[in-house]
Amino acid sequence: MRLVIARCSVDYSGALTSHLASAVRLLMVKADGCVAIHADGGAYKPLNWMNAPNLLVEEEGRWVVTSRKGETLTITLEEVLHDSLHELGEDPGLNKDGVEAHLQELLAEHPEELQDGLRLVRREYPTDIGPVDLLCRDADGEAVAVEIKRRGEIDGVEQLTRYLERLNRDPLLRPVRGIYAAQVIKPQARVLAEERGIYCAEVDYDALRGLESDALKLF
Amino acid sequence: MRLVIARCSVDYSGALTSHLASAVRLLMVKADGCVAIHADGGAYKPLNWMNAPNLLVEEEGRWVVTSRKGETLTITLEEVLHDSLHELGEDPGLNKDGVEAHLQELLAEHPEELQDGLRLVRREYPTDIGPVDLLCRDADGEAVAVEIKRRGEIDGVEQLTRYLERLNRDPLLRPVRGIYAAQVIKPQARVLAEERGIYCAEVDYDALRGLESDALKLF
DNA sequence: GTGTATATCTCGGGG
DNA sequence: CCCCGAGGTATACAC
Repeated sequence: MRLVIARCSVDYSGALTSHLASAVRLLMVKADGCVAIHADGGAYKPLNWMNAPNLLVEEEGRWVVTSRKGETLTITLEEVLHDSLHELGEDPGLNKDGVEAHLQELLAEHPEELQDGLRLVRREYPTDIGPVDLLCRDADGEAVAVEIKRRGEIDGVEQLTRYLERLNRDPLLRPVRGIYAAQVIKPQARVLAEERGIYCAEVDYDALRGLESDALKLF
Repeated sequence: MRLVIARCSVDYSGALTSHLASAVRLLMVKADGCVAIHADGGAYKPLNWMNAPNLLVEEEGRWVVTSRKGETLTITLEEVLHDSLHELGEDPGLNKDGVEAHLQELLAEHPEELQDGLRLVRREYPTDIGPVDLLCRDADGEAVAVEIKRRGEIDGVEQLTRYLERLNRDPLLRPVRGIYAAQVIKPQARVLAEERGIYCAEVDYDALRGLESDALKLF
């Protein structure tokens, strides 16, 4: 990884065009050839960037980075204040815990936490517009489609509505009702869901994990 | 901006928990107090980060960053290979051209490019669930709501549908029909839109810019 | 502050 | 390759 601190101006042309007026910034060139330009604020987003693979041509006072797709990043250097190269090696990568996939696993094993009598038919039940997170049957044997989100926003209601519309075309499943499950459901999403007869279930991730640990204790 | 290259392992606890095994990485501490950890690949996204504001406590061989919301990032340092501090100053910021806002400006000035006889009533027409990009009247004087996207995907159709549903409650506007405008409209979005009687218009951004330059040439 | 929409989204998975 | 969905999304803007 090469780190350069320089006074520079930058022009990007690709999906859009953009310009950065002259200022001192960090230029980061990584081992895979990608380039990022950072200001001294905002942890996440670079001001400009070019994803690998691309070609960096270093001229006198000017770097030109071009990608396969015809994007161009032009960095005009006025003053280089620091320039260092560092060997980092491969990164073992990030281990995550607590995302939607895990929530789905937990609910697949404990559908009764969503509603009494609910039992799983299958996870990732396919429809022609994508898979439904859980397909279940309720105590009366009727089909229930479950959409699971970490945060219940309006998009998830739309998604579940589209699935329900498709599933209800299937005479073997019909009638299918919906359950929207999330750790937190936003008020507007709840209103829209209930307008459409979709039941909203807020689930407690830690409590579900508790059920798992209790189950493990039995062995 | 402080740049540290170090062999380290990292633990994050907050919205989720994550762990990074020991490796050499870049630690970036910016002027606003935010922290980002980068591997030697991938221009855009840090492996871990903490947005400002937060508190960085530097102990022997360990950094602990805590945020107001109870998030914690713990960096265990095994070996520091580089440590430098740089004065960057304020950044003038990025000027963009060619995003949705600009497309909306151009279409607001040339609604007839969407459909003959269309004229603008107002941009960002407010509804109780958010603003419609353009509200127009057609050649027959009937109301038309226009949703503009750079890329026409299914979300935009849902968004326009929600607006139309609200607008059609207003006796002064009713009946209101919809136009979905984008540089490219994905097949699935087109199918859904047309199912709902929404007209799809693919617009040529460069041609619209051409109209602008032509207009300028008259002066 | 919350809520909503955008993003050069990025990133990963499946066909 | 494209399509789709998730993200500790981040970021900007309106109310």
